[in-house]
Amino acid sequence: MQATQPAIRLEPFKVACSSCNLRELCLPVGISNDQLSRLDDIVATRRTVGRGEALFRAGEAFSSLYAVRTGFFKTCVSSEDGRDQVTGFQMAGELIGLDGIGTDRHTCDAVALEDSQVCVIPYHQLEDLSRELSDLQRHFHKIMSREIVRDHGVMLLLGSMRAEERLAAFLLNLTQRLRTRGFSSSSLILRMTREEIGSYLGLKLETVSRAFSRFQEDGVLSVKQRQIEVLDPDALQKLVNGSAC
Amino acid sequence: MQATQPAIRLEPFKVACSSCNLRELCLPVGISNDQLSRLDDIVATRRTVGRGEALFRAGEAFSSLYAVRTGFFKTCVSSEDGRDQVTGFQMAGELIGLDGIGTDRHTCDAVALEDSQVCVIPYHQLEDLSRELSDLQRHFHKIMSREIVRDHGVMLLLGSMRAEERLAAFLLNLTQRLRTRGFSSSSLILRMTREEIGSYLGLKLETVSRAFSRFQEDGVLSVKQRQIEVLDPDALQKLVNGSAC
DNA sequence: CTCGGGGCTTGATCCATCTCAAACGCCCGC
DNA sequence: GCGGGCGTTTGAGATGGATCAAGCCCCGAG
Repeated sequence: MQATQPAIRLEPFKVACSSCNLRELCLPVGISNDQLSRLDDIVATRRTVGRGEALFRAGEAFSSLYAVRTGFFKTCVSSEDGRDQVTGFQMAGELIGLDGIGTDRHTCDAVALEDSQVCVIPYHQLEDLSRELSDLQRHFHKIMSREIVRDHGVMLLLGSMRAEERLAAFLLNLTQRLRTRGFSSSSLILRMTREEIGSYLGLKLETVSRAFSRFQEDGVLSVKQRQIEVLDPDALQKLVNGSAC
Repeated sequence: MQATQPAIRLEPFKVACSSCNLRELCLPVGISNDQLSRLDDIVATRRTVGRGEALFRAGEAFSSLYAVRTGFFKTCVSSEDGRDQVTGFQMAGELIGLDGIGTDRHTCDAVALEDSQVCVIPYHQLEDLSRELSDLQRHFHKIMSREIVRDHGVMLLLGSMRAEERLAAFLLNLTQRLRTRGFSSSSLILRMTREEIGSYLGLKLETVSRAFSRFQEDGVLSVKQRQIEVLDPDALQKLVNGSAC
């Protein structure tokens, strides 16, 4: 069970939330400039995680949260018998590691899908600081709450949607998050394999592949391996809204 | 879309976390006695919710969390097109309403499955107090984190288990929570319909019913409508662990 | 440039679960 | 005590997605 954990690369250069171009997405949202410098003090290091490497693994002691600075991650849980389930994909500005707070151990693996960099946020310092800065406290609670709401959305998807509806919902969610980050919402490059998408959506990779092919036949998408063009976003939206029933 | 909301019954009698027999399960876990009295001050009211009534509905303004004192609830989300998904069942000592923090509106319905009573915890007061009491802060964060972890477990179930495995996992989870509350872990009365179980597990009610029948044939359960006896908990555990594959 | 392998696509078949349908039983109100 | 209705059980048949299998594509290593 010994995970092959590559040497951890820490970068103790000064990084600053106050100058980060993700500050409107990340933990600092809604926090005034003078408070921001207090947050800067505790977010002192970055860590680089190469493609395929784990940021952390289930069972490891929990000490920090991580904010994705660049790159792309997946998180996945596995049961004793080896079933595993991708629980989410995280991109720039999103927070990873909230699962560890409850038991002081991580309960899932976080793996980089491309070379990535995260800001390390020592959790106990964040706790201390958020007792002083009510804006920070409030925003942190909102982040956790939204994670719960997001998870409920995934449950709805897994519990009641059909394969193509799931894929449509997944693609709309991705493009929407990319748009928030200033990227095109019609052209995207998938960072994950068909198998990882399938695991997230509760489908087998062949089913995911067939759904992509179907969308392409129907003129909804153009699919070239991992390069996706969304030609008809409304069609995706209609699928999700179930108007195809 | 006007939900038929019965008159809200508030009971401004003094209730006290410090004397509540759920205090080892609920929000006060790990909080010293003098701190507990501060919590008592903000948890000033209870609310009674009759069977079938909603504690809150998606879209309503969020102002308080609720701790179940007696009774049993379900929470469910629904998509625009009327699909809906039970996201959880809550029993005594469990907290409802965390979903509302993120957007200041509830995102799901919480409905009592039997006549129930909850403690009302005004959220902003809880925020204020948890800036003063680090034990309270810490425990509140743990509760939210555990909710996230629980949701991940449900995703694993929905994404990768078969019908009988899902039902086995569900029953084990229920009996385990009942045991924590001092009830028998082998004899239980389901508070929810087959359809609600099915919605939670991503199955149709007929499939749930068949799985119950199968468990009965196999001598794993005795099923008389909603009265369940667990005859062979190990068999359930083996199913969940996938040894039947 | 060539080779090798992981990732992807596509086809054929199978099977778990859904769907549709009928009947039963328990509870509650009259 | 009786009737009605919701919740449940059970059966038969339909089907969406899984499984098994083959071949292709693309990219990186040598």
